[in-house]
Amino acid sequence: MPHGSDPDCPGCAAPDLAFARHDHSHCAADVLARAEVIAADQGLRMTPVRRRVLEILLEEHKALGAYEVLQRLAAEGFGHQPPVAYRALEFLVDQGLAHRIRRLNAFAACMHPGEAHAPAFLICRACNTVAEAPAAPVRAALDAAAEALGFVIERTNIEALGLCPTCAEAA
Amino acid sequence: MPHGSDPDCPGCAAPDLAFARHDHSHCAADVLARAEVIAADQGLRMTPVRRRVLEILLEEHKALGAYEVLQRLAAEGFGHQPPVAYRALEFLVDQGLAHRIRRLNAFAACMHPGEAHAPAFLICRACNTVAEAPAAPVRAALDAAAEALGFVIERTNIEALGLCPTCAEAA
DNA sequence: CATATGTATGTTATATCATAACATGTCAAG
DNA sequence: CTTGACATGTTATGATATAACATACATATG
Repeated sequence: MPHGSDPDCPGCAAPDLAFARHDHSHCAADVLARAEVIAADQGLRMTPVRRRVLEILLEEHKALGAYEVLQRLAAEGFGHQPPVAYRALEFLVDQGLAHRIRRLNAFAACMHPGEAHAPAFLICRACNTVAEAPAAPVRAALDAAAEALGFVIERTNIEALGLCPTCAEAA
Repeated sequence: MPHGSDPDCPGCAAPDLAFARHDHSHCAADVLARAEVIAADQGLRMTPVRRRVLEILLEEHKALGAYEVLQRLAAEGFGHQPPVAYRALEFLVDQGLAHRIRRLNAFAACMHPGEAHAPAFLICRACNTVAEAPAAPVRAALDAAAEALGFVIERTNIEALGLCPTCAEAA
């Protein structure tokens, strides 16, 4: 099932255009290729479950809950229990190949793995699409605010809820 | 139980000093007073459960899970079921009197209710203290990034995980 | 005062998300 | 070909959250 499959969602008609800013079919292959490299560099293994989970996230091109991922895995002969999905997802997140979207209790493939980045997620409340926005200035501002308090930032979650261009237009 | 009660937490020794940047006992009363006004302005009621939940969050001066809040409520004769806590918390969040910290599945009292603000939360992974950092520049940067994509932001969650000054020093 | 209306509280039950603990399997290095 | 680290899988349970419904309470209006 490709992304953009929700008929009720105006944004799904063309989720890659203005909003996601990239050609999905190209970058999916690209991300998978980089994933192999990144894993190898770390002396870690890009195993079948892990690769498949990343593929699933890339195919859907939206945030998926751990149990949605698990369902797909189970249907394909992998394990049926939650830890199977959670472990693969945790691996991907640790390697910077996927992101956890806490607002949705969900996960999405990273669209720029390997590049140092502190992404901000723009979550459309109408069609649930998630875009990864370049957030270097956001992160810089956050670092400045933290430094003023003497706080040392290790990881960030920057998430915004609102309307994507297509859904905003429809409303 | 006042805040700063975790003996294992160096940050708890003086959580109000450099990190939280405010005198807690003063601001707690202040926040409660403002809460009454804000609720009245909206034609809504600051009922016993709601007030008590806000007080609890202020007393602890840290992020509390819904079930922790519920436990205290139950012990004081309020309802014993999750919706009791969730509803009061939702009310407070909607009124800008509390914030939801998604990274922790928890809630914390807002330290600057009524003021327009898009706070960033600095969460110490060692002592679990949460500080509300002024994040106007962060929010501005985020708005700019969203605007470039045509995305309309309605709400934000900006959370950073790291070490507070006291815990960083201890490490 | 009666009562209609919206708001609030409480309950039961269930849904959803996540992890601990342990057994088995796989792979690459020595 | 064994050892040690990593990976997958299981069972079981824990933690977080909401749906649906019944009751009460406030206040405004006839």
